[in-house]
Amino acid sequence: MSEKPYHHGALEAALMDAALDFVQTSGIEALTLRDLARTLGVSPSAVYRHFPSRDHLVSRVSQAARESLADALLEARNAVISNGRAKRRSVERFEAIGRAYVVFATQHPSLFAAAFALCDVPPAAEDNPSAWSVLVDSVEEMVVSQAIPASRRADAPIIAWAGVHGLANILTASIWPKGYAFDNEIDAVVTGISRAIS
Amino acid sequence: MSEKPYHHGALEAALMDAALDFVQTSGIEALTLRDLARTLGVSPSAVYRHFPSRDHLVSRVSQAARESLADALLEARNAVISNGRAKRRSVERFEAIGRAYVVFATQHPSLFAAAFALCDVPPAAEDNPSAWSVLVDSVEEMVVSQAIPASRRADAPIIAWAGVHGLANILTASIWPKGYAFDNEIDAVVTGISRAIS
DNA sequence: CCGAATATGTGAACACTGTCAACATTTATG
DNA sequence: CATAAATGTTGACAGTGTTCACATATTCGG
Repeated sequence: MSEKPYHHGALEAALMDAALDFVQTSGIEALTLRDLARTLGVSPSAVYRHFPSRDHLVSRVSQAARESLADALLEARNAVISNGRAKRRSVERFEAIGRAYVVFATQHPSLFAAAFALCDVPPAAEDNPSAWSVLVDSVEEMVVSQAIPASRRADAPIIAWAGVHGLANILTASIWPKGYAFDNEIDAVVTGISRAIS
Repeated sequence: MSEKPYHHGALEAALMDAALDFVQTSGIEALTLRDLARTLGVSPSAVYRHFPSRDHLVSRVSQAARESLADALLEARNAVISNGRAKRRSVERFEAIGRAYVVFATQHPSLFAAAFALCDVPPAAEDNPSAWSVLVDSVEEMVVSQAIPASRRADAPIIAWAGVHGLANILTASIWPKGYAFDNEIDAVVTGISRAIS
């Protein structure tokens, strides 16, 4: 019943939650330690009991964003219901992952930007499950189902990642060229990738 | 012979030059008005006689970076010497542009990041010649030379841009997945794009 | 169960930043 | 030439990350 306990109890988790909330609405570069502390009713220096610096906090947020992205990809992959053969299903899963990548970026632009914001502090060692591994696994599934030739096993992941990552950046960074309206860039790029790796 | 003339004379140009220099070595987010003024031997508020705010300065730097990129693309395009027919030459030019995009990013990572750093201040209206128009023109050249079907006229530019832009970001943002060494990602992606739009 | 070690939070400071208002000086203009 | 405009300076303000000394709560060995 005490109004203000001296100790918060779970400041670290609360900081991460609040930081993620803030980033989603205002972007990661607008994230401020003092703002964070203010919204949690805590003094600014309290943050330093849980994070050595703002950059470390940002790095953790970035890592959480990458995990959200990877989760979204896995979810999209598993949502594919295909009655066809393994060959067809592997392609449908692959394209679902690609679409989900871009959709995640457009639906959570600030989070996506935060996920790949370069930070001086290196991310934690164990950064799985990563979006990259989801992609690589999907490519491998296509290879074994003979949807794509085995000779593309090495190239396909980077080709696919470059395509969806580039489109995601273009769509979210507000650098779309003037005068070029486009109906469904996502379809164009995803099917383009499929052709590129076939 | 006076040591310190009260008026600098060409502060705006000097500011742009110094800012571009600084960005190339330290990145655009480390750019500081006070640092800039210090290196030019000028008071911080002098900057405000030429730029309404730091964001406007950053926006101008970003624009200059985009122009540098576009110049590099045009140069690479024009450096292609092809004795073959127009068809073959158009493809070679297109791939040269794609390679130059990624090479520019890897050789000037900070400049590339600055070029597409999102800024609140919208860029100036006349933003030509842009990398995008170079790409679109190249695609059109391939269409008229019948190197690619006309039906791909609409899709090809965004497919190509997404591919090279994505690879450029991946290579420069230090987000390359651990354990995946790769010989020539650029070749893989550029030739992949060519297949995708054929 | 108690006292000490440890974990966690506070308050006041420091250097730094972008920005602005008032003032100074140089240049341009009628 | 006088006056207006352009350009630079000084000093301030609020806000930031960070640190240090201190306060309080929790945990743990005896």
